Amino acid sequence: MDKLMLIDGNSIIYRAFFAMPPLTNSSGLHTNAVYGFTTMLLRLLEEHKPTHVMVAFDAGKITFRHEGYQEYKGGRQKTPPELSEQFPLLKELLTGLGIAQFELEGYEADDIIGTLTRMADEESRKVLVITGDKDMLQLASEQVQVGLTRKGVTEIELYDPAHIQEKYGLTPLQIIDLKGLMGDASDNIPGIPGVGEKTALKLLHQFGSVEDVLDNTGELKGKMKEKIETHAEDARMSKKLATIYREVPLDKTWESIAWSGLKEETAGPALAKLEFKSLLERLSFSAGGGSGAVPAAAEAEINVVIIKAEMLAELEELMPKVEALHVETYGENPHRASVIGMALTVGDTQYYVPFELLQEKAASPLKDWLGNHEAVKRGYDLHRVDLALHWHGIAFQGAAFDVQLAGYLLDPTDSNQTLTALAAKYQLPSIQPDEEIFGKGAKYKLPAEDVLAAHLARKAQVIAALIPAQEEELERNEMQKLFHELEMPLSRILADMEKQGIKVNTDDLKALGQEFEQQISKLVLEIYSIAGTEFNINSTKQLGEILFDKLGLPVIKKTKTGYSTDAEVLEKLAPYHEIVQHILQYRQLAKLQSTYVEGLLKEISAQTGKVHTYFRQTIAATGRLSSQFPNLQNIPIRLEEGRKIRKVFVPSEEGWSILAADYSQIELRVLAHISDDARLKEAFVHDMDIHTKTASDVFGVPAEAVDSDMRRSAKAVNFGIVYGISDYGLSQNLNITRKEAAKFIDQYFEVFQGVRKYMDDIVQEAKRDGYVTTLLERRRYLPEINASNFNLRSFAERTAMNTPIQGTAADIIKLAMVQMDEALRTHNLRSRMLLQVHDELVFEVPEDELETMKKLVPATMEAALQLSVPLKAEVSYGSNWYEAK
DNA sequence: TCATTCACG
DNA sequence: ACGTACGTGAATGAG
Repeated sequence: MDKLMLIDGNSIIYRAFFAMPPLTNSSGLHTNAVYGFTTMLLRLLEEHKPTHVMVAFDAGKITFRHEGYQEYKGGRQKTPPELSEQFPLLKELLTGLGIAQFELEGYEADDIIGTLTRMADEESRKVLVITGDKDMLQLASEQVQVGLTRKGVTEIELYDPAHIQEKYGLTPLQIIDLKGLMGDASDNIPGIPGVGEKTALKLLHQFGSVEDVLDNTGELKGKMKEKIETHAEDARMSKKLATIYREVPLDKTWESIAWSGLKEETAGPALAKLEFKSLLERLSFSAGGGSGAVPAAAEAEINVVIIKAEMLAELEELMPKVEALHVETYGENPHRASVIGMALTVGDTQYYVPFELLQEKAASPLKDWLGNHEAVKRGYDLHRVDLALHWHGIAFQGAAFDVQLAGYLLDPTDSNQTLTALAAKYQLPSIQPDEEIFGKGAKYKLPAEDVLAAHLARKAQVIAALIPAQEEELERNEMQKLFHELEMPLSRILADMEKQGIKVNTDDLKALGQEFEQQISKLVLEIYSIAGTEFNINSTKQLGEILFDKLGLPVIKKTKTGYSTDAEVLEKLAPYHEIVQHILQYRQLAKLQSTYVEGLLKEISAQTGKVHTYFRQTIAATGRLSSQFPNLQNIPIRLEEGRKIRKVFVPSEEGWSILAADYSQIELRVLAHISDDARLKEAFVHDMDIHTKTASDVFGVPAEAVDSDMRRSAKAVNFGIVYGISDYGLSQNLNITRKEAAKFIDQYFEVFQGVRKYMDDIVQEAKRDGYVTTLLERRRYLPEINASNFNLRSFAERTAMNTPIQGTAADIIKLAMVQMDEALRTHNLRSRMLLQVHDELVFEVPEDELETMKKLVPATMEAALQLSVPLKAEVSYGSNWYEAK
């Protein structure tokens, strides 16, 4: 059956432009948007194999929509010239790819697509519409699916009427009403002021359509009613503007958009002209064009040798030639993961070794190779591989290139760093998603051995092919040092720390749990008795009913599902009713009990009596680590009750100590360095109390005159500065008005002018380049920095301010870890690095090394990277983590 | 699976 | 006019 694909050209190229890093060809022409468009297009062609394809473009500045409303699309930022110049390139390329393009003076791409989908509906043809514009959901029907881009253009979410119903509770046509009510800033469609998506949805669920809302304003009250009545005309007009016109006079036939696959002789030269080498390679086209048609996509042929016991001896000679390996594991927690098997790629041949075979004694050539740190390994998520193999008694050393880690550095916000995604990103032969091979969750099941072998072999093959492409991109981004000299070495260090683990005193932890248990049950009884009924205190829904319906306490804040009952709200309610204080206490203890007592107990290894966390190196967008199974980066410290938990973390050997060292004010020191702000630098050069100093400068009083309240405010401002300040955020934090907060910020910037300049410059830089970097060239793309949506843009701006600071601090402690690992070796020390908590390192140290370590650790941390202000690290130690304070 | 809450830096 | 402070992970309830 025919499958039609209709693409909203303007919408997609715009998205691609902002989602892709700048890219120019040798003649300086920008090509990033065309590249993004093309990769997406090729993927769609491969996935959906359409028989007809068409790309629609807007034509003419004035459309029929302007006739009734002059301001339509007014106030919109002019298309950047870097993008405008790419339209002709895209059109030429589409011609080369054999794809039809429509545009018609006075109409937008939406209208052309709307018309074609109407025709398709009438003729019962299946259509897929591709766009970045949510309004197009109004076209969805039994025949018509709408694919909306997500996260730039890398993901597409398919919508049919059922999915729209599920997500918004609306029919496709009600999408028009939605926009009529809420408007659309990017098209300058007004809607009703003060009505956003939430309110609009509520109104539509209640009434059904814009007209029904306007006819029934009597059922509304207050400000809402007033606003809707005043702006009734705006709503009617907005709805009209948002309605896609589906009667464009098109004299085209379906034949004119038929697509018969890529032809090398036209597609090759078109791609070559734009210098899209990776695409050419992936399609195995030559730049000059060649013979015959090539299918749009193909799963590569694979040549796998399944290794049997009798072949093991022959492998010894093969091992040095291995270009890439893939070890498949199963299980979220790598310390408890099983190992399925291993694939090796050597030239055009792949080898598959079932794990049972690898465990045999006869497999020692293989195991020796795996454990030999001089034999380089290139693979995917080698950190996990190392851990999984370790717990099965197999040593893994010599990781030289990890494509997952490289993928993370090249785009740390891309949460999908699977090989399937990486292969697609680099236009390599596609890898079937693991889910399709193994099934997911409880349905996980190993496929037949030949299927498994082929899947793993394909992975190994793709890893080998990814490496040169990633290496090149790393070089282009000046991230080679970051990757090879920091992140790769760190990956091994983390694995060592995790294998080592940290000892937990189980008895003490259980005893602590009993104490908590007693207090909790007492509180529960009191709460029931005050409430006059038993209910589940953990249920926010039931708690809300008790507090607000039964006891009639004032509603401070709502969530989208009901009443908010978070700590902030409860603090405000405390004066009204004695139950609230009890609930706060209950919450605190219940958290400690479930997460830290019970949660930790579950994670203690029966084998070692320790907890072995898993530090993830490819998650945080800023370059920080994260910690799982258990998370040891959020063990309580702020409140004494919780802090007691730290007493159960003890040295693993008799007579040893826990030693902890943390950076003092590392983020503000980093800010002083990168902003080059004279006053901030001065504060650190003289090692002053930074919050007091800030208060004294901002309030213009001598340091002695700074009282605790002034210092507290200054501290909040300093936090705000690091997070990318906003008056709203600061006002929330300090419980003051937005105006007062704005005044604070103003005063701060008056004094710290270098900081102000940094904040302005970094946002400009992000807008220009589409990304920000840390001191070590770690990079984070901010596709939304030029968004027309205020919230998205503001968020991106704050991120632009925060990421270089938080990210550079992460760079520094990572450097310190690599240097510390080296120092422990060169000094022949038995002390072990156990944990990293963002600005803190935790060690276990034998008695006779305490004096050495007390100096060595802070000295190494302070010397990790030379800044224009000194770094400071403070060290402490004791018989457990609590005492090391 | 999503939303809410809360622990950390 | 808009309505959030930056970055994480775990436990719980509800659908």
